[in-house]
Amino acid sequence: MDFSPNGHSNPKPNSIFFPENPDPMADFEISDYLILDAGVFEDDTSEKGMGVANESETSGASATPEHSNMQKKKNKLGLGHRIAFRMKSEIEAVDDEYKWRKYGKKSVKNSPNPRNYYKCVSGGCNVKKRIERDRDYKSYVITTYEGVHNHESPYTSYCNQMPLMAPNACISQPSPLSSSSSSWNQNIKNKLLIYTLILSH
DNA sequence: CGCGTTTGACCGGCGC
DNA sequence: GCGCCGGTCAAACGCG
Repeated sequence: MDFSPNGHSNPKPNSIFFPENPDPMADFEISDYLILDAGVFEDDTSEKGMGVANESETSGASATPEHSNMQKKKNKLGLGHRIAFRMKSEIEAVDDEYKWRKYGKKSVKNSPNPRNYYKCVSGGCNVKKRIERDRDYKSYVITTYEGVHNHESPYTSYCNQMPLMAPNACISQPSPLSSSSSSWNQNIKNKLLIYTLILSH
């Protein structure tokens, strides 16, 4: 990972690159998000429409040959979508209403912080997420989702049951399904759900 | 006892 | 071909 202020060259081609510094004064923020790979499910011959939308894009985050190879692999595995974002958080396992099972933990090179691997436990859903603490900004947590859920989260299905309320509007309401109800946690959860919706549409 | 986590082993890809 | 590295597996472990 290179989040350095002048890190316009991305030395680790397969790493995630967030173009801006986080604001150290913010209580929390999901400062950047990147859709690293999205929706490329064609066969291996199409390689152009690769490096996809990045809302906060100013530089970097380009598709590299490594990304292409990775994408091929992911396509074979049915994992076409990858989204990463960084948020300021004391805890690493932020509740996003999905149920995850931890299946691995690895220390990664050039980072003092371990990386945690999670799988969605819902049957047939092979979405994965990686969580690691930012090497340079230790109060920030980097979450990478890979794949698209083949089911709704308990929260969004709850929202969809409300006839007069659009899901996005529902998300701004406190979740009735979660016992942890601090506004801080709720705020993060809302952002995660919004990004999950962006990803799945 | 069941379920989720931990952790070392293992595997495949990639660069040299 | 070899070693490094990231990702995954699975047995052991711990907790409710």
